[in-house]
Amino acid sequence: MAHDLHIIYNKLFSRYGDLHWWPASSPYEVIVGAVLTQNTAWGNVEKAIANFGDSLSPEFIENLDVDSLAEFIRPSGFFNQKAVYLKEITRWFEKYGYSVEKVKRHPLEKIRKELLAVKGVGKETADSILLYAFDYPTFVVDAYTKRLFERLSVDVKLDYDSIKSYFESCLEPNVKLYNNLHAMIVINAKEHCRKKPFCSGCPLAEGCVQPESRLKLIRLS
DNA sequence: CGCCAGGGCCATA
DNA sequence: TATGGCCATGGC
Repeated sequence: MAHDLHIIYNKLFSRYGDLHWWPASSPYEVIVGAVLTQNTAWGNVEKAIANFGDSLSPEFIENLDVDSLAEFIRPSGFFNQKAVYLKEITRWFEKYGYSVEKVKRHPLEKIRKELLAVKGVGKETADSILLYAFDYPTFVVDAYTKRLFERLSVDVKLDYDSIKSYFESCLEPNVKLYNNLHAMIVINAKEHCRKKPFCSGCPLAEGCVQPESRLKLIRLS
């Protein structure tokens, strides 16, 4: 295979270093952001979250009707669906008294199954919440990760579970490690591995099979 | 202007 | 199980 995950990590780390990242100021805000960013630019999520001012809390959202909630989150797009989703995930959190510590008393797989049973929470959203809100060592696979692996020609099937398993079989189950690697992938995908690739200065350019050169390879075969 | 963004649900076959 | 339509705003 063209790239080994440890090599990818080292190249990214040399460039980006320790990011310890998710743009939110509380675990509940992570949960909200994870839902609002579904197929949505982060800038729009920020606008939506800013609409709450200082009053973003599970209690506040519980006490809003869905239509009012939808107005708060309008800038994030898909606001009618997402309003329902936020009510649902908040209802789930309520079972634990909105307590991060109470959630963390339970094993990863139990909480993951519960999250996946919530309407509006798929694998990526569940894993984002697990890793970034509750510090469970579970790897988050997003569109950036898939695109990066496709371009790097990593020898893995590009479905969610295959990529996730690949990461978790190569790396120690360490929260900071998963957090930082995912963060570096996101940054790199925004700066270089965009939909329209900007490969100049990309730390992963060496050995990367770019779309342009891939087309040439297909033509030759 | 059109394209795109850190998905997920649901109906259909 | 796998594909396609649908949801919607704001930046570029």
